[in-house]
Amino acid sequence: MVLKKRLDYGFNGYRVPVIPRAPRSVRRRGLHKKTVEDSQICAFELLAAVAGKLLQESESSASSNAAEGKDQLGIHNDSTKQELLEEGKGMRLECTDQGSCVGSDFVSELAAQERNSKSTLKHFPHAESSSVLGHTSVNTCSDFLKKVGWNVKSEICESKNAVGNFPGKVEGASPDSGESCEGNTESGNGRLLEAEGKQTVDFDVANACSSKDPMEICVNTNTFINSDSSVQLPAYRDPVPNASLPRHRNIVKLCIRDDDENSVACKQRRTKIRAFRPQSRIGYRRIRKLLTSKYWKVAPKLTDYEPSNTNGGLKPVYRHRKTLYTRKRCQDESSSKRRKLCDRGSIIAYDRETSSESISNSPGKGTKGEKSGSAELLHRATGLSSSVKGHQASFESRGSHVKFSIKSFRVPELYIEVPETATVGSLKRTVMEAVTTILRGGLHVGVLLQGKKVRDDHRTLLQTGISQNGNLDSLGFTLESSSAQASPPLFPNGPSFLLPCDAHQQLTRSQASPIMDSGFSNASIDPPPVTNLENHVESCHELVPSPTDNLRDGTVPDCRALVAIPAMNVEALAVVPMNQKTRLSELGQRRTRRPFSVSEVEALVEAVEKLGTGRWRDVKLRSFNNANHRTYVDLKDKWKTLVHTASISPQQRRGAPVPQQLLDRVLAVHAYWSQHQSKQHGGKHSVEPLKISEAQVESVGV
DNA sequence: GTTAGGG
DNA sequence: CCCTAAC
Repeated sequence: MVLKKRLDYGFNGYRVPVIPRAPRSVRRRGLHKKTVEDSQICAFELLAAVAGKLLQESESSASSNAAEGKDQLGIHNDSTKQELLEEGKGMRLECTDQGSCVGSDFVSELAAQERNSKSTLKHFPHAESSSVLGHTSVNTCSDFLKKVGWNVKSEICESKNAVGNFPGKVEGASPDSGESCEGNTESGNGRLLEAEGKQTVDFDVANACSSKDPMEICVNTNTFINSDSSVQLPAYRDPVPNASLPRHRNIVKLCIRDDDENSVACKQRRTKIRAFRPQSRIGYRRIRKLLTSKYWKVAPKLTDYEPSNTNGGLKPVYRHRKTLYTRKRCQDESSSKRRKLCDRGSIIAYDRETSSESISNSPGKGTKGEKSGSAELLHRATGLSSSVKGHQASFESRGSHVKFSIKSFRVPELYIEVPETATVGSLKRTVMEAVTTILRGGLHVGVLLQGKKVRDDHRTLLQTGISQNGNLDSLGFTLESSSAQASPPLFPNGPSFLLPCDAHQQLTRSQASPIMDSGFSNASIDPPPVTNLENHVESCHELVPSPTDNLRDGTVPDCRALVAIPAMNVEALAVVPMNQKTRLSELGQRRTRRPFSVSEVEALVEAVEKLGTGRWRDVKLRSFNNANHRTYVDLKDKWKTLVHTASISPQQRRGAPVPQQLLDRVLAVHAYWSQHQSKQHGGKHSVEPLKISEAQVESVGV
């Protein structure tokens, strides 16, 4: 049983991750990369830890020996506690050092689940924010929830176990509280048992973690188990790992998912994940290696996480001001390289609080300013009682704060295939691997405003306009998995494992016939009329029944073979509906392909003849002003391809043939402007329009 | 927001 | 087409 993540990636995806193009990216990426990796690891570890717990739980229940499992996981209550106690300092530092914040975010997402919260509340109705760090988790949770006004209703898939009391499987997590936010693992077991019948087993772990600070999203390792988030992974047969498990007809499919929809940030932050590393580390490693790609990088830079407070307050290190991320995967086209995941989580900003100062006064404008600003935000958001940290108080009074409540983050469901003859141990490993695989990529949180991605992490909310009430509605968050790729070795056919969003296809592990082709060719993906483009894209997510749903319903396709799981249902994740545009843009849907017609090419050539290259905007305005789907970048790209096309032999050309005559013009124009450096001429018309004759072309040389 | 290029 | 670095 091999787990694999679906990649967005197309065939091209296999390029070597590491090497970016030299010049441009060197600086940034280099930095990034490292950071990312760390983050990834963190996230991964967290996941692994969770998975491990789950597994253990299930196992332990089976064996009726819970304790053992814990030990294996390496999670000790004591240690955990200690960490918690030390959180004040430790947390931040850790985050900073490791850059694990990302992971945390992820966790938090998981953690926050409505269902869980509910249960949490139940137990800790009166939690106080001021509570000692040690038990914070619980208290905080409830408190936070209350404040936020989330729905705390918790649903647990398996109602039986879960809701009533949480056994607190994750004892390590919240030792003091005695009850942890976490959901019970037991349910998982039950499910497992049931699984046979259904073939799907759901492990629900409910974790409720809360954090006062909305902004902060650190993950509490302890809480990990949470589950609202369901992790979905396509299960692939594991070529390597379990030799002992041959393919069997009878395979038990396990689905690990979290149903909870709401997640609360965890106040307590993180425990060290490392300690918890799953047993499956080896396998995990292998996978990880395979999966690693440059795309894995975690979005946030360490710098982002820079501690706002040096003093080591409780403040979270969380710097992504804008967001929370979860990730999802979705595929667009077979050819697409993109790794963005379709999954998104959305956060809603529910309230805005203004302090004495007006928003406009918010502290940060420059980089530094910004930081401070963010710090404030965090601070407030954190809500950790300011009382606790005196130094922070100063911040509090000043700025406006925007509260964000994250309604739901869901972890994709995880599906794994296990032969009935598989041992519990193998099951555990499998689950662990799956989880690990998923998590290890780390998560990226993207912020969308008005459907547009807000990429500048250094801008303040104020600057970005997110703080404006009017904009809250249009604010969205996306989660992207940094691990998008599959390992070539496992899947020689690489692309084959990708599946279209709406296709539920089964793959058999060995053959990996290129499903992509069929899948991508899927009509639904094809370009709709221009006007409907967006809708069309949307269809991918909305119209198509989400795999998840199907799975739940039992309508799921047979998962025995290699199972490819479609993208998660985005809708479910989004708390606040974003308008279609927003969603589309944010989802990162690839635009439908619209080959240039001959007439368009002609228009382009003509425009370039007149304007020269390097003035794509003008070209656009001049000849494609009415073609909304053709951006100047598109025109530039098209020109690029035209030049290339014209340079190769007709036999090598692909796609709709372009009249040779036009290609000749392209070549001539290109040669001409290459020499004349259109840009240098300045004004649009300063340069003589190209009038090249063949002779000229020759002289210019191509 | 544009350009220019790599992917 | 996408994504980004640089402007």
